[in-house]
Amino acid sequence: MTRKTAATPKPSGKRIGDPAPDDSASAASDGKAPRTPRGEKTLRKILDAAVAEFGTRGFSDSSIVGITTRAKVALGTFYTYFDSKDAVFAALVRDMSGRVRDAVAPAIEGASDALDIEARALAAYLRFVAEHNEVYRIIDEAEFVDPEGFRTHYMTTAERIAARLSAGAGRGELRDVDALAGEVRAWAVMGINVFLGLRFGVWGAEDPNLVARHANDLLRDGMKP
Amino acid sequence: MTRKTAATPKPSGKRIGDPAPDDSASAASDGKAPRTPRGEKTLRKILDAAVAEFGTRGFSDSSIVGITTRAKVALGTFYTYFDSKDAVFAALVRDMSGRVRDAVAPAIEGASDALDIEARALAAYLRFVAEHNEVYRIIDEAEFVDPEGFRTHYMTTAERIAARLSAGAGRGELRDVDALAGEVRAWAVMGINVFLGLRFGVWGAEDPNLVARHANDLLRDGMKP
DNA sequence: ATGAAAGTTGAACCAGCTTTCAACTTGGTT
DNA sequence: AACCAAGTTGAAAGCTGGTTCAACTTTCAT
Repeated sequence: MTRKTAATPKPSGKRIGDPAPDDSASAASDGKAPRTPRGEKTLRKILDAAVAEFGTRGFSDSSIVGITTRAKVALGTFYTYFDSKDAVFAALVRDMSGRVRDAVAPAIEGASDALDIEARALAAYLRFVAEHNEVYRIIDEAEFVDPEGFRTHYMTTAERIAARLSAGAGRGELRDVDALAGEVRAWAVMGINVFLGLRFGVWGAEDPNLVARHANDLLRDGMKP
Repeated sequence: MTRKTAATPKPSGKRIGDPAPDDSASAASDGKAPRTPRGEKTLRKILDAAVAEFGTRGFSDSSIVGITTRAKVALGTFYTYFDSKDAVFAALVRDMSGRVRDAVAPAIEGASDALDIEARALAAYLRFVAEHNEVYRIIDEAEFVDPEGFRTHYMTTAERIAARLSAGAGRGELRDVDALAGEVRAWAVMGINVFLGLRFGVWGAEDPNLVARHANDLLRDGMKP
């Protein structure tokens, strides 16, 4: 949280090649984006090491030394790219959130209808969390370490689901409902996915397609006889 | 995790009134249960303070000093009843898990059928989390601080839901399904409840009964047109 | 070739924390 | 009124681990 004066962005004329290359793209803290290929490579090493460290040890048992040791760089190098332990974690949360999205997106292509989309999305999500345990833990722990990022992740995910469902309703494939019910639906679907991911992806392994089919039956017809 | 030798239970003859009154009932660590009304009162003060501390600051930002200050007892008193910071937290998780169960149980009495039971359970849960924000955070954070307790909480909760659903199926009020589908259903219902609790209980306030009704529509009829 | 910017290094500092402990107080029993 | 187990106290030990910094190395544009 302490920002030293030396880190001032230097608002004078542009220096290297590009006028404003880094900013939004880089995962580093403000004003700490790498400016050379070497720096970029180091940043990536630190990021990967951080995923491993936080993913296996959890936030509070993780240490900067642990991260830099894994990354095979010196302790101080960490602070070339990040302001604090919290800052890497926040960067990771943003990154992981994107990875989940990118893992699910391609899976829903070629689906026949709205319910098929949800079935494929869930199956893809289950496969993803089974493979990437760490991602799951990092996003979960964000609730306490980076509440902002946590909230953003679930809010945007819910909006994405809501958009899918309402598009399906527009095509007449789902019952149409009002705004609140739409949001309830989206959060319900998300809750189902996350908890089935915990139970059948992280804690135990069950055929993702089978689990997804059962969940989809519920989504399609409910539980009435 | 470090257990000092001085903490030996003193296996000599019983002292006060009862032969074995405490053990399972008390939230204190092994061999540290209070033996007098005075001690019981102090333990309760510490427990309440711990809920407040962990609930507002999260586990790692919480401190024993913070707890004992809130409880208005000296620092050392904490260790009269608990072995460590982790130990209080674990005790709290067990306690909270029970409180959630006890808040929901009475609400489902007098329900007309299986789906009505789920609607009432969800509404009660939403009211409870809206009221007891801290409880929610403590159980969630247990995933990292007390994985054992976390797992137990969700496993037993899922079993309780599964039992309700399968009883409903036995009465012919719900479609009957095989074991895996039954577990999927239970975890799906639990996921819905938890996420709607997060969205509409903790993050924003919406009429619990209305939210529960929308969720129940989904559970009853699915999303098909 | 050279100079300056970018990146790297790790010892040392230090704040904040948990946990211990020996002296002290309380209150019920005899 | 004296005893003693139970409970309370808070100073201080001891650690862990985040953060700083000044010296050093690498890179690269000119």
